[in-house]
Amino acid sequence: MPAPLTEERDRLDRAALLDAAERLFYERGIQAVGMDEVRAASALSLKRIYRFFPGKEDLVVAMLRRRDQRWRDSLATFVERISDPRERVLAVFDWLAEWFAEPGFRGCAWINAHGELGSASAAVLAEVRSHKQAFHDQLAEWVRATGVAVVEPVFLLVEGAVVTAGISGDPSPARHARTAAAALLGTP
Amino acid sequence: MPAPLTEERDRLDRAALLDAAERLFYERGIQAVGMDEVRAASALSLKRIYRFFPGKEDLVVAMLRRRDQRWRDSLATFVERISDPRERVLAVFDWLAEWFAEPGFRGCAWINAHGELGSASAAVLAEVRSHKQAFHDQLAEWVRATGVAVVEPVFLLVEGAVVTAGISGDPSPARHARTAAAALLGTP
DNA sequence: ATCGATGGAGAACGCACGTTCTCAACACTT
DNA sequence: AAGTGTTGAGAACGTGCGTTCTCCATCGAT
Repeated sequence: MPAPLTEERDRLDRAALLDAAERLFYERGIQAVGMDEVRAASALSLKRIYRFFPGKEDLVVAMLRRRDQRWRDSLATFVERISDPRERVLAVFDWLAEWFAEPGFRGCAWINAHGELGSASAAVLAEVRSHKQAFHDQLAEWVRATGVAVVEPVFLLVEGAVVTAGISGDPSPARHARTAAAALLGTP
Repeated sequence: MPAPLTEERDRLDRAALLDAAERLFYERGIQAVGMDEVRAASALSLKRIYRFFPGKEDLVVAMLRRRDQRWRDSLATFVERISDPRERVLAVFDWLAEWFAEPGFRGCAWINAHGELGSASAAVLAEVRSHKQAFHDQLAEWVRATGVAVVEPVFLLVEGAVVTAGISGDPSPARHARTAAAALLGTP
């Protein structure tokens, strides 16, 4: 019964493939990275890659979906250690500050994918919208718990900070957005 | 002395070329549009196009630069009709609301270009940063005139609104950002 | 009217991409 | 141990890109 062995290998290869794709696509853009480069970075054969995903678009969507899980889990884990609702919302911006300062930070993978493929690939567009909606809803819960009706402004501050830090390469938008969010939430 | 005639024709052709490039690149993305399509839309010969710009990258940069002029002029003309400093800043968001509602609105051309070419083309990256800096400085003047130190938050609200409206296709971020900006500026 | 240069149209080129195919090596069955 | 199906590695294929080249029409000068 060797089936479990190949299943385990599939799992690992699939993860290696998505790791390689995510890193390359985020670093250099999706269209700028060829499937052959993904093959080299993942140490898989092209045939095996196309067995996992029938086309590049499917790989991109799967990569975005898995990144969405990781990204939102990481954020939630970080902010939900803080129990005070107001401080919890402000912690979102602390998490952003850490993210912006990471080497290789290049802005939001979904916004970048949207700029690149939003008009060419309906599947990618749907994935981008799905991520933004999911993040919005997650954030909305945290903001609503403060009792102050500022969900939309706080969301827009986050998006503005991510975009601005991504383009300028400067992490200070996280600080500015945090200060503004604190003002909108009012003095405690 | 026929020189003025060819100079005038150059001016017109160059404008037609940049018009066509701007429309196509904004609608469908830069990498998704080939030079042959730009040729067809501009009704120029490929040879003539390459006489104006030695490569596609130069055309993209020139297109972004001209769009920057038009975009910021349009915004400035709109908001500078309003003399009250506070209302002038809020008018920025009214201008955004009109822009977002335009048919074919697809977010910020510079953010999209950054997502597509920011890591591949230093010239495009520089042009994107230059535009964002220029807009930031323009906005900073208007905000400073209110006497309230909220330049950065207002800037981030604008960026967040543009990105969110571009992805979702919904113009309401302009309203939400306006409300938040009014709150940050304080009650008059 | 003829010559020569200029410029237009688009065919042609080289390259790189996404995808598919070939074929040899291997593992598992009888 | 021989056969058979499956897999891996990468060559091959078709397409479409950015760019250059070829040819021919046009037009001003002599």
